[in-house]
Amino acid sequence: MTTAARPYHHGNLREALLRAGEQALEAGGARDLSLRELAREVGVSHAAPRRHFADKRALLDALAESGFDQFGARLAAASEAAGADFDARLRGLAHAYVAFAGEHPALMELMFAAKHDTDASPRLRAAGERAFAPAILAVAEGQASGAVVGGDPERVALIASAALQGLVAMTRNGMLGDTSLDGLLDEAIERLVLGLRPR
Amino acid sequence: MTTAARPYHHGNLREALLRAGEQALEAGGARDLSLRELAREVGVSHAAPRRHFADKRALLDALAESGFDQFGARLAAASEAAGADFDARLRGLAHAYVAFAGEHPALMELMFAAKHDTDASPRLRAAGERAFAPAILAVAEGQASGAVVGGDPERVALIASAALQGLVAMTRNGMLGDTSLDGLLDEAIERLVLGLRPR
DNA sequence: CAACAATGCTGTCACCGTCAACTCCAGCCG
DNA sequence: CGGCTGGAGTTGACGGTGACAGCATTGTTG
Repeated sequence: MTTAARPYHHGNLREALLRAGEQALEAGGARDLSLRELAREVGVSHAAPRRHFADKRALLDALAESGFDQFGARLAAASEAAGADFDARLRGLAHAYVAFAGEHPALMELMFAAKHDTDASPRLRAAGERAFAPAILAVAEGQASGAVVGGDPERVALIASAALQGLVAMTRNGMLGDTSLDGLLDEAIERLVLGLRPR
Repeated sequence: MTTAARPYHHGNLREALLRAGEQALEAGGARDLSLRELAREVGVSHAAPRRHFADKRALLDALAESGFDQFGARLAAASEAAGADFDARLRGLAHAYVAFAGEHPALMELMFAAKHDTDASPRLRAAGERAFAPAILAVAEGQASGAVVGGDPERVALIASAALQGLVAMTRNGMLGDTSLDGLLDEAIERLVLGLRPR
């Protein structure tokens, strides 16, 4: 924080920028995140970030990627903590999902709105797929134990995740009004469980 | 298109800007929509839009509102065309939902990512609620005929919509990879139908 | 016909992202 | 031990943007 006769070379600007970026994200959304302000906060000239991130989008992509990592870790922990029963595990995953979204709304928006247009940087996409691995695993195990309808586990998990993601999006954009997300979540989970059960 | 000795007063700049805005949205996303460029396209000075939209966000909000209107009309038409059977109606609504999203991805993103921070302009919120009215109505009728589980129709419709919205978001951000949305949609609808059926 | 409000225009400001050219420093090779 | 090289940070500039203030023009209304 205080200038300790800052050495000419910052040390690891990249990490510092990412951390500052996360903070700025929480504070003001991705829309008005400014590279120059980040540089200012870190105590470095306005063009320094360019050595580490070719582009503003490169910085945002890195943030999103790190977000997916944290997100995936949370999902994995929740899945593990929930035990072996499929319904309990689904509930745990769902709650972890929306909890994370509630804690880091702007990050989540960045992660999922990141329309990398056409190219869709493979790094970021891989991070996204990695994050959802616990959910896919849970579905696969649920299928093995006969608690879940068959089919490609990835597709089934994707459908379930999409339902939650939509709920989160609606929350964020105020479409819910005064409705509490918690109650809605429980109801959604119930519908989900019923929908996923084999007939 | 051609300058017909444009009169000093444009006529209805507001509408023209909105139309140009829609086009720009489709062409490049909301992120790099520029008021100045819109003004240029419409053939007006860079500060003229300010008379009709106090803010850039005001313009975007107006676009989102108009988007909700179109969206709602599509939903209503689909619901009506699908007849009285609830499952058919749900299917019709869902297909109309993702079809619209496919046609106007950037608009859809604007509509649902529009984080009007805290204030959440009431006009826009009302437009959103209006758009979802056909879905709520369908649920209510489904409940009346015993095809749908009970409870607040708005909540039930919200859950169903959220599932679709999530699917759309995932499509948009490339998380699906090569998976086709159509197949996934049918599967999602089936899960949805099962989840909504009364036990 | 005169005043007036609405609408558009010009000019300016601060800020931003990107780029090019320069400087500083650490570590390696001789 | 000294010079070289190349990565990391700096300064300065350019074009573009959103916002604002003040002026010009118009259509309307009394």
